[in-house]
Amino acid sequence: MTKARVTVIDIAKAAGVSKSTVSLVLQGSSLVNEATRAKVNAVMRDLGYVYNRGAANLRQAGAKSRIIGVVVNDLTNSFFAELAVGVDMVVQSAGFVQFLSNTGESIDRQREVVASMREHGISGLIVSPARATDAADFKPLVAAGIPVVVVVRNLPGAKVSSIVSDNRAGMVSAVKHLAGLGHKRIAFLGGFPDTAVFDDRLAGYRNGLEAAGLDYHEELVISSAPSRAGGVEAIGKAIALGRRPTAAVCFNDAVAFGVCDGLRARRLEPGADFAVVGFDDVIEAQAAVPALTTVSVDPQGIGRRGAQMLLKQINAGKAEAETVTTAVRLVVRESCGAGKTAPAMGRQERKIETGR
Amino acid sequence: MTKARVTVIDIAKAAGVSKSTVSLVLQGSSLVNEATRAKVNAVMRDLGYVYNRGAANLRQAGAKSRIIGVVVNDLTNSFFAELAVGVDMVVQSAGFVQFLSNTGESIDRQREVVASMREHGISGLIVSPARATDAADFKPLVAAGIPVVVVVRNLPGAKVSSIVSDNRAGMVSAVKHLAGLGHKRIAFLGGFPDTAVFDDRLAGYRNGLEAAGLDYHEELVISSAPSRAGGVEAIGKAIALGRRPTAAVCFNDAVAFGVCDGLRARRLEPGADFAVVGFDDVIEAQAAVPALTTVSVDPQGIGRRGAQMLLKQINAGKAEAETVTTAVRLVVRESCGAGKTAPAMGRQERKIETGR
DNA sequence: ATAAATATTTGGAACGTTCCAATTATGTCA
DNA sequence: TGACATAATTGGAACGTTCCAAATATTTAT
Repeated sequence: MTKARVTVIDIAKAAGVSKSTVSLVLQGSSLVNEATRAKVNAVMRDLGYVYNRGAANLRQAGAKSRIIGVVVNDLTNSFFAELAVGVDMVVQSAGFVQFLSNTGESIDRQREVVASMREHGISGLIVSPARATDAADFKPLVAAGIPVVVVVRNLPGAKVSSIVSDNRAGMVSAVKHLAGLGHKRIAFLGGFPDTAVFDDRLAGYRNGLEAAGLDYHEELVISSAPSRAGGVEAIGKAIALGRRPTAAVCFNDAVAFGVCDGLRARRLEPGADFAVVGFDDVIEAQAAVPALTTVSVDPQGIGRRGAQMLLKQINAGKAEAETVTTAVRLVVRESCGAGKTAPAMGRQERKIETGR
Repeated sequence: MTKARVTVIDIAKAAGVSKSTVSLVLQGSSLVNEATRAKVNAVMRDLGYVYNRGAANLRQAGAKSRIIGVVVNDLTNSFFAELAVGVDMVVQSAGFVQFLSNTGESIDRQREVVASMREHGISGLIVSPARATDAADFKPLVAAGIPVVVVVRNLPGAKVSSIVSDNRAGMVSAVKHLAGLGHKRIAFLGGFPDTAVFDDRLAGYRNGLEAAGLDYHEELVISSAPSRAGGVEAIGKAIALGRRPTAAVCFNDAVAFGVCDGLRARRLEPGADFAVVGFDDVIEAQAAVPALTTVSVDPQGIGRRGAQMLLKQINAGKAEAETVTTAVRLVVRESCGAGKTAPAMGRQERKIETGR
């Protein structure tokens, strides 16, 4: 087990050139003679040289660490896992490396990991902020010239780029679809009212009602935790209503699954007795029974898009804050009562699952 | 937008001490006077100082980067996402940061990301190797004193620590359970025969048959890609057999889902007409219909365990290669025909899903 | 053959930190 | 008070790289 690190000086010595030349070779400079380059490369291979990015980075003083930080609030949720995969794809092929951390919705943890990433000299950050993140939290980063892209949830007031899905349009299409199926009383279930995403989706719900010529009834909006348990709770309240709804759009798929659970607990079959549509199209949505009608948002695409945006800013050297909202589409399956999927083989996989 | 970085020298100047003192404060040394420490800290806060780990790391020459690399072969698979979460948990609370990369089963990508991580000076690596990874691939790392822990898949011949689930025992219990249900012809479906994991699981299958007093029939072992599609293919072959099996243990959950698909395509209801059990207990397993009976391996636990192991080695400074196999347990649900779950509310969530 | 141009190589100095040995301040004991 | 121990501080040197200005080698044109 060799103890000493191999440095450019060792290489230089062994190849009979100066360290500067070795450095030039490292950077692929065209200044160096072809023969020298070959020899240096050979020696590097022989001695098992590994480049020390830390040292290089120190000298260059610029933000050329080639590390980009990714912070998500729940990696366990396949939505975010996919997002991370999307980011990794473009980041990797651009020769960057990704720092990935999970906050589990904890603001403190988020602060910690962001600080840590900063110490490590990330050249950019992609973050899906934890709930109730202060918009000012990322101020120091951008002030230091480190581009930040906020994804999935937007951060009103923060002067950073962001990329969110078109929550409003998604809800509009969901509501219109239900209305088209003949539903007159459509509830909006789940989600915490204090978030920007909630506001957007609720606005979409109202727009959708309007477009379908239906009235908005305040009692049909029932918020809850954006989780499966929250869904159970919300549908419970909805059913207890005097004039109960016959359909619901849900804040997200987790809520929708909970709503299905709650319906079954009351001997109602989702799809047949009550129409439910979700939002996100998480991976489980198509495999569930009944398969969930939901608004597909392509998290991997968001990840890719966000990463591209970030890289662009890194390369440009200046962080021009831009906001993009990505298209979204309703995928009709069974839970809204409209799907007529064949019982077997009919469902096709969106992507190949690789086992392990 | 301030251009210049704040360094310890700036702090020193502003606080009226020397850079050495500032450094001492940074390291929490007890040598420095309480008053001085307070002042320095105050100044650091005022000037918005951020520690430059790169520089520190350079000086210390040791592997104290506090970065640990994590490489998985399919982040999209919730199994690995959970694993990463487990790793992140312990790594984060130990004050480390995780580099996460996805190889998508590509050996080249794996080589690339590992090289890149090494350049960045990771202090340790946790890897779930891509298929057909050469055991020698990690030799240089351990030679350089960088501990490596291989998870999920083992790498025979590599002198690194590894942690895999008890594949054999898992299969034994699955087979015994099916035999206890009265099945006499139990197939083993899916998986590529050239992997160590396959061998282990197959061995468990044989042991299980033996323990149940059943004969082993070669034609009942049908390999295929370890994916949903592979499962469809395998069950097709199984059903075409002269004396067809009445139950199957599958290489993993993805295969099991495929087997269910294939059964339905032939108007057979999984659980009722044919018993199927999976392996892994991926997150979708309990939500599927029928809920999948499977062998639970707790990927998050493996992640945590692996991270602990790695940290131990990092701290010890020496990489004592150890191998641990983690316990596994059969969770009986509906797909084996034994489950009698109440139709509603009966299924309980293993964990709370947080929406977004 | 020589000047001018071009191609290639090269020693420092710097980046921001930590470590070491050495220095200065403070306290204690006789 | 002096001598000594102890507490606190400090100025370089080093880590492995890149950059710069300058030096040397090679061509080309005359």
